[in-house]
Amino acid sequence: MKAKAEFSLGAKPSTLADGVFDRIRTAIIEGELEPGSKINEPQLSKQYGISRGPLREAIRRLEGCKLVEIKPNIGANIVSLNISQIIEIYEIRESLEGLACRLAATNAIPDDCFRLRELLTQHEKQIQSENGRIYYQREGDLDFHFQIVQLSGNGRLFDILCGELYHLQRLYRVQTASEPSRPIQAFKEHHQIVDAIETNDSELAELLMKRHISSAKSTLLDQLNQ
Amino acid sequence: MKAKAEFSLGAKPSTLADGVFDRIRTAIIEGELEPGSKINEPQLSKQYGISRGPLREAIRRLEGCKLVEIKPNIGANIVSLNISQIIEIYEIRESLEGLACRLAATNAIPDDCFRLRELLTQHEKQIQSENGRIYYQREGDLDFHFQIVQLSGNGRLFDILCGELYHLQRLYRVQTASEPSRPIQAFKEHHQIVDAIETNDSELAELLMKRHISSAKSTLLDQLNQ
DNA sequence: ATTAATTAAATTGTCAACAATATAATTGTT
DNA sequence: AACAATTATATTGTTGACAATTTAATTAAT
Repeated sequence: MKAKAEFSLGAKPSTLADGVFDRIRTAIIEGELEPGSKINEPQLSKQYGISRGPLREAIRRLEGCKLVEIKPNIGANIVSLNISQIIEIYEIRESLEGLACRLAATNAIPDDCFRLRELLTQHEKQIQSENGRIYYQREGDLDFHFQIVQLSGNGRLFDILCGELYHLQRLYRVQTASEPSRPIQAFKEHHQIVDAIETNDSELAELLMKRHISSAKSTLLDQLNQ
Repeated sequence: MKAKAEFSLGAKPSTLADGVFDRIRTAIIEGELEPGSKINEPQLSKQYGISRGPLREAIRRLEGCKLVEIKPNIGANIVSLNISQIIEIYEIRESLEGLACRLAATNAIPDDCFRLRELLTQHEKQIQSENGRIYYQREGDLDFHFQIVQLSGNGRLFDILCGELYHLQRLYRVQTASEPSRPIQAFKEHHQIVDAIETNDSELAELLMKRHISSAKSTLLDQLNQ
């Protein structure tokens, strides 16, 4: 269980638009709102117990985040990605996470590396114990990448990767119900990457991360072509 | 027959929210709305001749694009970047445009290269004739990068670079009234890059583009430190 | 029965009024 | 004069009503 401090102790409820933005956003990311499906304003406003004003503001904000597409006088649809768009994202991730990993290798202090090792130990247990439920391993994979990007120290890089691209890829996975198929191999690669970070070998770290993501992309392509 | 009509220049955004979104967005990008300044809803709604409803939707969409920041019950402010955030963007650009350039080198057909050469010829004239007005050269620089990214064929890469990062950097330039200072050198580097693309040398193209952007970053840092 | 035209219903777009909150101005006290 | 408290003003947040448009349901015509 991860501690997400969304509502701090002061507990000031922000605006209705902000609240419903969060709810719809997670609903999209979790797959609760199906990709491609239409957003019905009267229905949603009733469901969330608010009027259409703040709801529409939330939808507009989602449009800005490219999570929904609005056609004038027609309505908003949850964004839906095809396979070539997923490949595009993999290409970008390969490049950007290579950068993130290089920066992480230069920035990381021993304590950071310790936490990374801890995370990997957790993953190892998951792989061994619940062998069937690979899904969580995949979540773990994202957690790992998440941490690396955080260590990069580049805030905008974090926004692009963790705030956008990861979610979109996750969306596609929900969309197609595809499951990742190489947890053990991925786990080994994660370890290699942490090794490189630990020795501050930024070039190697970048190379390994790029190769790691490239492999994931190839695996996806193989699954589709077969 | 109606397919062309929607995309050609007329293209009236049919909702008020969409129209005012475009207007505010360009106002921000052009520096007409000063970074850090506050958005006054009554004033803007009067200025654009619309009610606050669609105006607020436009502002929310801008929030999603990260061009404004909204604080509950306080209001929206035009985003303002500090120098370290600009550096972050340069880091990302170096990585992503390296990728774009590599893809462009693999995709480009002779006609594409011809257009790139044409663009460079235009720039050369600008540099020679209006030597004082370097600003346009800088715009030209963005034009060049713009075309490269388009040649990459990666739509999302285009969105991130040309739809977000370029604008933000331009915003900072407006913000500080700083002018680029190495048009001739940049021009030479552009030529080298086109050479590499023309011969489909993707590795070299990537390397040169990364170095090109890294140089621009260094120049900016030098300007600031001295 | 299929298709086109027409009508009805539902949905989106816009507005103006009101409530909640924050900012400015005023007053009062030391 | 400086500061705090109070009042007044302005701005933001929210709502419900109405207009414009699209989608559906119904009718008419071949």
